[in-house]
Amino acid sequence: MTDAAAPNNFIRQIILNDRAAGKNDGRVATRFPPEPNGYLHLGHAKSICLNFGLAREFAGNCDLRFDDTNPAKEEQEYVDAIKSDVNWLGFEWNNLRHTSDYFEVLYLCAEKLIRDGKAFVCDLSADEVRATRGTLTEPGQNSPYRGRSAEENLDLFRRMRAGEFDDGARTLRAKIDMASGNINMRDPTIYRIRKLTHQNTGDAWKIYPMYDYAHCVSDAVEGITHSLCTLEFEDHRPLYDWFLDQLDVENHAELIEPMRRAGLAGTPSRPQQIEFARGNLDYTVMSKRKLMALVSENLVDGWDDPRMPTLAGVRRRGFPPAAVRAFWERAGVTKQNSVIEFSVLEGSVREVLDASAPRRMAVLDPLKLVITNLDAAHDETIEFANHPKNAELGSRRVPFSRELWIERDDFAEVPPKGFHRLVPNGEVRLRNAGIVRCEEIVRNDDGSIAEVRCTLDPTTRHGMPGADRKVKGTIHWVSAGHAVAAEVRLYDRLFTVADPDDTSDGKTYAEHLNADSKRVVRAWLEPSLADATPESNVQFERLGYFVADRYDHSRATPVFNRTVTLRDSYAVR
RNA sequence: UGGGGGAUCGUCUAAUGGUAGGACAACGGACUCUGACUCCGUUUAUCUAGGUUCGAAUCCUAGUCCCCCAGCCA
Repeated sequence: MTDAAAPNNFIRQIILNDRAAGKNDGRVATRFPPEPNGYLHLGHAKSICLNFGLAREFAGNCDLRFDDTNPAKEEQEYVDAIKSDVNWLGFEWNNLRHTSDYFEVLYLCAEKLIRDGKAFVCDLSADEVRATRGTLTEPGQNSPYRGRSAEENLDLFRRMRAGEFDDGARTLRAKIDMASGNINMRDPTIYRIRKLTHQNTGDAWKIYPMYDYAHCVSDAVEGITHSLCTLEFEDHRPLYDWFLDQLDVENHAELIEPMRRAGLAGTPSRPQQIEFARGNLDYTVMSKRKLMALVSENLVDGWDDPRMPTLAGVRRRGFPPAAVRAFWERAGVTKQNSVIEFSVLEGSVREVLDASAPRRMAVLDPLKLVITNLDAAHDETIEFANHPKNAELGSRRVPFSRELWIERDDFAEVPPKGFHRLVPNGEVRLRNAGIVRCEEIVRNDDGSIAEVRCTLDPTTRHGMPGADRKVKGTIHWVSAGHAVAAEVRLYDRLFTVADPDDTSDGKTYAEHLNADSKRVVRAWLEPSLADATPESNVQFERLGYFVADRYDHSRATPVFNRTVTLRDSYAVR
């Protein structure tokens, strides 16, 4: 990867300080820990870039770990999609792990907590636990089961594991402080009974650990040094540290014995949790629930709809992975809640594509232009550079003939002020082909324009001395007789308002959907475009960046998606 | 009226007691066989009020506003 040097941020600074202090012997180990319960989106990409980027900068390792402690929500489909998306973004994990790989270790740790009098089996129902938890301003009450002996707790917990009790009948809880101002410390649940088939462990387990318990232990046994997560976990940090303090896995090799047997053992660490702000974008939604709803209610064409902020979506839209990485680098990493303008992302996309995308010509809204002083049989090819600045991208030949397609809005019978294109009796340059003058307008019966008839100034042909003559505008074209028909999908923002989550106007996010976010047109392409490989990016000159659709494009049925328009300083359009 | 965080151009971010800088956006202009790219220029910010200091975005005091937390979700 050729991304610029990593910019500074407070997490990087913490790592720099840790290394200077000799913490973890200077080692840096991070992890990206998604729950496989949905598709990855641009928000996840921030975390991916951060975790993998930091590991790379400090010659450390970054693992991909599926945080799969809740079999009710997790599926193999998501596991596969996540792996594919991380790779697409340009990163390779050190170890691929699942929290469920550590279930035996987690169980051993729980027995240790019980023996140490730090955890107890509670028979309260979920409702009763809620009722005794207290409120934000009032302390909770101790569970009546809090005083059970270690022996009784151990017996009950083993029977929980054995499947003797029904879902919800009992839980294992940490014994901390029901009066804590931090609600996470009020005897939180560590294990619950869930008799479900798990995507990775099948039916081996009847009990499953909770996030707060599993995550810190997983980090520690995996040897993670810096555990990065988002802001809402800030007040979980005391609990994260509490579990690690009680367990001290670094000095209790017996706890990770199951990993050794499974060939997964490394050197445990004492990880540090650091929280950063999520990255939000305007004109979109990023919550898993809402993305799920867009898909299930058929408001979009699936998880990989090019309008979706999912990585599968932006990939299909044609956003290069390097642009996504550059975007998050521009956005920075802080603890401030923020909403980044979509234009910043588009800026990154244009920057990458301007440098790399070959140029082509395509007409999306065709108007026939006939060159009357060219023979009907005229048939030649003109050489075009594929890129205005990068000769390494080579050139191609484009057929040119008497009848062309031009863009309907490149001709105006009554031109608005500042119009630089073709007008009656006016001149315009056909890209690389010479200057034409409009002599005549041919109309349909209803008065609409059927075609414009022009003469080509032969002294201005490409390669001729007169080719340097100045005219106000240059327009693109394709030869009507050679053009390839294509389906072109024009995408725009999915929502009409910057903050679709804002319901203060009484409308839900679904009511802010942009009805015009997808337009499909039949376009004419220069012939070389039929040979584009799926997912290749091109610039349709003067129109924007487009990508050959990952799934639907073929030589026989070309399909292109508009990734982003070109910047356009001609306001009157 | 509990606990935990955060406030810098329109947006995102930098400045670690010493010139408030950058990116995106916007607006001018130059260039141009893409109204693109590139280049030049312009506009716009330290939440408020006090205090410490030669000097404060940064330190202190008091406020204000915003976000998160009461799952057997993560």
